[in-house]
Amino acid sequence: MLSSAATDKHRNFFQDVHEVVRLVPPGRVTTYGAIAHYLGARHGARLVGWAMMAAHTADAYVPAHRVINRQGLLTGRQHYATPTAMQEALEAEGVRVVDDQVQDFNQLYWDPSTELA
DNA sequence: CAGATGACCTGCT
DNA sequence: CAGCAGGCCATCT
Repeated sequence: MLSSAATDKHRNFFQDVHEVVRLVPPGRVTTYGAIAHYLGARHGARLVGWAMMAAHTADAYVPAHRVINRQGLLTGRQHYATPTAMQEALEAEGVRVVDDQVQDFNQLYWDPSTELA
């Protein structure tokens, strides 16, 4: 892993995504498209999703459980240690999740482009 | 060295 | 109103 340790030269897209996710306050949730839009890539939502998977390779901890899809569904729950780890992580922060669907998602939605601006 | 894979979203037909 | 295709980065084998 990290065969090419020369990644320290500049912040890559993945590292940038990880940083934004780390800025997400507890009890709040954001979406891939929101981060992608904040970074300036409209069609880069896919890159954000891949970045989240690569989050486990990041040196710092990345609360990927706060990042969900545009529908408010826990799309990445399947990649967690357990299929319910993501849901429990959100519930631990006070976020109600029913059938992988975040309740009041519209209210808990945290947009970096709007909050951080 | 090159090919393939991977947690998505938006716009057009 | 609904379905299809396009677009992008990094890491691993």
